[in-house]
Amino acid sequence: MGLFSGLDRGVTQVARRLRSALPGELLHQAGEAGLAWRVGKGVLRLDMMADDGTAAFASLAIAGDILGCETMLFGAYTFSAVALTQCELAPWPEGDPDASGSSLLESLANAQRRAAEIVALRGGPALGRVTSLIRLLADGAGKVVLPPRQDIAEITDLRFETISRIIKGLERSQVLLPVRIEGVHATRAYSVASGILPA
Amino acid sequence: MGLFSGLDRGVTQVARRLRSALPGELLHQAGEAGLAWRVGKGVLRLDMMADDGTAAFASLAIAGDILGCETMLFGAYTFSAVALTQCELAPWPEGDPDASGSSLLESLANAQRRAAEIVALRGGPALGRVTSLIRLLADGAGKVVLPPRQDIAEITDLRFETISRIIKGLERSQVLLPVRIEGVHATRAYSVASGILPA
DNA sequence: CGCATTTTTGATACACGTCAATCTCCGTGG
DNA sequence: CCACGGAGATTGACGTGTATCAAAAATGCG
Repeated sequence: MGLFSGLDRGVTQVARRLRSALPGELLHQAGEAGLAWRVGKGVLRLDMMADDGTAAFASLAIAGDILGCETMLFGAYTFSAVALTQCELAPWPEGDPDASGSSLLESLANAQRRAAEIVALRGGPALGRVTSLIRLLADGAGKVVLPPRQDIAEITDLRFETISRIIKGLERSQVLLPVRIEGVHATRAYSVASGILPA
Repeated sequence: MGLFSGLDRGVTQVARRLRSALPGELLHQAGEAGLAWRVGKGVLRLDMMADDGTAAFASLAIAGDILGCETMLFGAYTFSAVALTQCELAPWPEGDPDASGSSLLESLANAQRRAAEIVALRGGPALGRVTSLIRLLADGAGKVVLPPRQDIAEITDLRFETISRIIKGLERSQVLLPVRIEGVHATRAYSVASGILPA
C-alpha cells in the first residue's frame, strides 16, 4: 500500500483521482512537477525541447503506457504531454506497490516496443506513415478523431500541406469517410474503411 | 541474490559472464531464447520484423540501456541485436535484485528518453540526421568507427548513396578526418572535429 | 455577419531517390 | 609479392516525392 497505507482507499476516492482529457488538452509541460500516470484510454503526444529551444515531437503515449515516471526520480516532467484523442489516465503506480516490480518490467518491455512503432511512423513513403498513424488513433469500432493536420505532420515528419493532400486522397478513395460529431471540427472525424484497420 | 543465492559469486565468475561483441556481430535474433543484458559500452542496432516479414530498423541500444528484458516475460527476444561499435554487455539484472525496483524505474525513464533521441534521428534534413548519429557513435575522445553506410542509411531512413555523399562531404569540409585503425575498414574510422561533438 | 484558424489547392523548386558505372579496400591463392 | 575477385564505397546523370510559397476556401466562434 506504500505511502497511502491505512488511508481511505474507498472506491469513490480512487474514482476521484482519475483524470480525463479532451483532444488538444495540455496535460503538463516539461519541467513542471507532477504525478506519474498510466494511460487507460486515448493517445497522447509527447514533446521535448530541442537544442534550439523549440518543442519538438518526441513520442506517443498509448493505452497501457506510463506517463511521467521520471517525476518519481527527478521531480519534474521530461516531456510535455498533449492529448491527441480523448484520454483517460489513472495515477501510477496503482494498487499494491509490491506488485510493481513485474509491472515495471512489463512497462519497460512495452516502452521499447512502442518506440519501435513510432520509429516506423517516420520512415518510408508518406502515405504509409499517415495510414499507420490513423491505425494507431482509430478506436475498435473503426472511428477516428484525428488531431489537426499540423500535429500529424510533426509526428510523421511531413508538412501539413502534404498531410492535407494525403487525407483528402484517402477520402476520395473511400478509405476515410467524413463523419459529423458535435463539438469536433468537421475535418477531423472519420469512419475508417476496414482495409487499413489493425488485423 | 535471487535465483543464485548461495552460489559462488566470486569476482572471477562475474567477469566470466560478461560478454563483448565486435562491430557487425549478431548478438541474438528475434524469437530466440536468451538472457537480458545491460549495455556497458558501445552501440547496438535493434531490428524488428515488419509486416512484410523483412527485418526493419527499430531502435538503438546505448551504454546503460537494458537489452532483451522481454525475455524475462516471454522467454524470447522481440528484437534482433547487432553491434554497431565494439560493445560490452553484462547480464541483467545484476547484483542485488531488491535494488532492481528503482533501477527498473530508472531504466524505464531512460528508455523513454532514448526513444526520443532516435525519433530525432529520423526527422529533418539528411545532413543533420547523419551528424546526430555520428555524435551518438563517437567516443569521448572524438573518435568514431562508423558502421557500414547501409546501416547508417537504415537508421536514418536515407539511402546509402546519400550517406556516402554526406560523409564524403564531411570529410571534404574537415569535419571528419579519416584515421587508420588495424582491422577496421579504411572508410569507417574517423576523427571527429570538435564542432559537432556533444557539448 | 465578420474574423481568426485551419484546411485545401495550385504552381514551382529542390533534396533526396534511383540506376548504373567505376573505384577502393582487403582477403585469398598462386 | 602480385593477380584476382568480392564487398562496400564513390560518383554521375537523371527522376520524383515532398517541400515551399501563395492564394483561396472551409469551419467555427463571438
